[in-house]
Amino acid sequence: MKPKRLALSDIARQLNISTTTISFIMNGKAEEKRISPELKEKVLKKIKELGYVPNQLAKSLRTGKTNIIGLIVEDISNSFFARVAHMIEEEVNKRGYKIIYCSSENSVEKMTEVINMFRESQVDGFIITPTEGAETEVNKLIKDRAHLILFDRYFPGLDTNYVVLDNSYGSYIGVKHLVERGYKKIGFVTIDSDQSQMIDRYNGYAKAIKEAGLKPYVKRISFFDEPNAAIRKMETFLNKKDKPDAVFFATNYLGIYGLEAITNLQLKIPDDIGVITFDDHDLFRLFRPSITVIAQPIAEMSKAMINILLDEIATPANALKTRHMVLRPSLVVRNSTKQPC
Amino acid sequence: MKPKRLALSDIARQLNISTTTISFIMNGKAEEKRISPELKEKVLKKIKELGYVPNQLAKSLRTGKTNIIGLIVEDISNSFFARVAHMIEEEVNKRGYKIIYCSSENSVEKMTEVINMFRESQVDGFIITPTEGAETEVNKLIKDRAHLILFDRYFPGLDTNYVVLDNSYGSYIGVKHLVERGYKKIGFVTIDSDQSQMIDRYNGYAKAIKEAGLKPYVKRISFFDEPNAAIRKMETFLNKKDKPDAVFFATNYLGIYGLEAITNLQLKIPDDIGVITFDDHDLFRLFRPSITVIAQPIAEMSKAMINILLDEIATPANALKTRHMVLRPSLVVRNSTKQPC
DNA sequence: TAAATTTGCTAAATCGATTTAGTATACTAT
DNA sequence: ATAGTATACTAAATCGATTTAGCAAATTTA
Repeated sequence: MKPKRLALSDIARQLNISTTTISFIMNGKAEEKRISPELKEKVLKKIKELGYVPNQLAKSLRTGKTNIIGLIVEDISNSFFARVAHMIEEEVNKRGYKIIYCSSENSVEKMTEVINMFRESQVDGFIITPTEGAETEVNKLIKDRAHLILFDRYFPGLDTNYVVLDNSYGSYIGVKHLVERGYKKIGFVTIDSDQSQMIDRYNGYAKAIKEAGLKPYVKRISFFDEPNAAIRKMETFLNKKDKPDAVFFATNYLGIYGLEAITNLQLKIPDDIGVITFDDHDLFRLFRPSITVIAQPIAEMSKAMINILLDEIATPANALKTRHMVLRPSLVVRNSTKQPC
Repeated sequence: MKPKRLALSDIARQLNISTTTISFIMNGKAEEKRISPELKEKVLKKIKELGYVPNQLAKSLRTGKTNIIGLIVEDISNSFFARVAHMIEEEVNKRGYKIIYCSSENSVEKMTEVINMFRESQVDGFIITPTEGAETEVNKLIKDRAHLILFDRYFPGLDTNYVVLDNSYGSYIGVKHLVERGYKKIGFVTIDSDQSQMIDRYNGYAKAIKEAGLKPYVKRISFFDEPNAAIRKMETFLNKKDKPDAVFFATNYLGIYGLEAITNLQLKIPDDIGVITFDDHDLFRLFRPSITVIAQPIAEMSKAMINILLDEIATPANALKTRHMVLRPSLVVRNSTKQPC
């Protein structure tokens, strides 16, 4: 926008009135501030005629409110986060806020950088899927009384708002389902991470395995592995001497790589190998045989987050007690496990 | 952030110097402005000690630069747009910008709203996948000399920057491939839209069909149809009396619905029906048989967009001539068509 | 030794809105 | 006639940075 932008003062000058009056009118305070209906009409007409667009920066600087929520997800191109982002955006727009977002790529440095960028931008609140090691940064936000909510994972040691899944329950019912369908050597493919959600998913697996009196088969992949490397590792895991007869993938992208590995090895689902994965995805629904998944209630989670966060922004007193929400995933049974005996 | 935020003036007061000095130091102009190294050190130390975070709003208000790019995509949860968004974000971050985004959901009203929101936010530039009927809004942006680039589709009547795919070429090579593989009744499933990319995709199809002396079979679905309704319509199309023996889906989501329809009808790919779809996707790679696609060069497109846009922002004189880029997609042959005779 | 230049820093205007604390006029009540 | 109140508006401070123009002291030059 090159030509010097139209400001409130320009309109004021043209109409020979004060900016105060126009500001009152634009903010719907015409009645309250006893602006005559005629002047109001005149001003509104002029504004429309000139195509005046208020400067949100000046507004925000003065009022201290930006109506922007900073969203930090692990990776916007991951279908799970993309869908959550979409729901969040929808909810937030309805309530007059906008979203500024960044992907953390699971790197603390990137995360620190992004948080600082967001603080400088004076966002009204933060929605964060924290990376490992981000406690310090998140703690700084708490100390500065920023409004924030963690999502997907949280820090047990920090008193923050959060909305997460009952991850342990999720893998528990998944593995239990595999047990019921007669699998005996149930593998667990996860990423090498101490993030709360991954620990919980492992715990659910371990619990179900223990209850069934089975032996655990666990394979950890690095989040930073290239897809091909990850697929190779899974092929090895699924093809070694004492190999599993079923496998539970702890995330959607592990599931996707896993299907590729299984296809490469020409293993038949569900007879050679039973499969369940965390998170739903078009692929899992349409793959043949279709893949049984642990589905997260994305809409519900997103709404809950926004409710908690926006309520806290609107009523800062409510920030005194943090709110926690743990939602249950559901088992969507498809055809990737043997039929019940 | 409840407790009154630390401002430059607070630091100035504490050190008993002027804000000017601190501003110079923070902006790396210490040498240029001949600030003594000792004072510089003292200031930097204080800033670190107090954890001062500059207020970007005030900065932007004064300088007229926000370093924010407004991104409007059709739907962030669509894998194509999510991947583009991810690439754009990466490119833009490297160069000191951030992204504020919204999905248009293919609605002009939403789009108008979002554009206005972005203008109020004083974004430095716009990246837009325009909806049908958004010419007026885009034109307003041009008149106000906003920096913008259209993407995925464009308005032939408007002189704007754009980066798009050679869509016509894409469907042409796709359909030609089906012809070469011996299909005679090649269907085209598209959305009911006059957006440039959809028209071009249709044109490529029509050209290839004509060259091959075949009869066209076209089915248009509404963008606003619910998934199930869309799938029903496709089932009808693929199952009517004079039904196609191959089908080209004009977008990734049509392809996804299409696979569902084909599966429901228990048609065998590639013998009962040959399949090609626009856009790559995990599903198309892993579906069995794997699906041949027309793949867009996402990384290249994203980089091109950012280059053009940021260059124009940096050197507004370059805005005098708009830049257009048309990239060629590639045919990724998989197993969803009959083997060559 | 005086003039010119350099050094090291600052006062104050500015960006564009909101908001507080008025003011001037007209009307009403006593 | 006078005080009180309602009406219809506005002046100026403010948010927190950047930036222009300039000042006083120290140093160099002629």
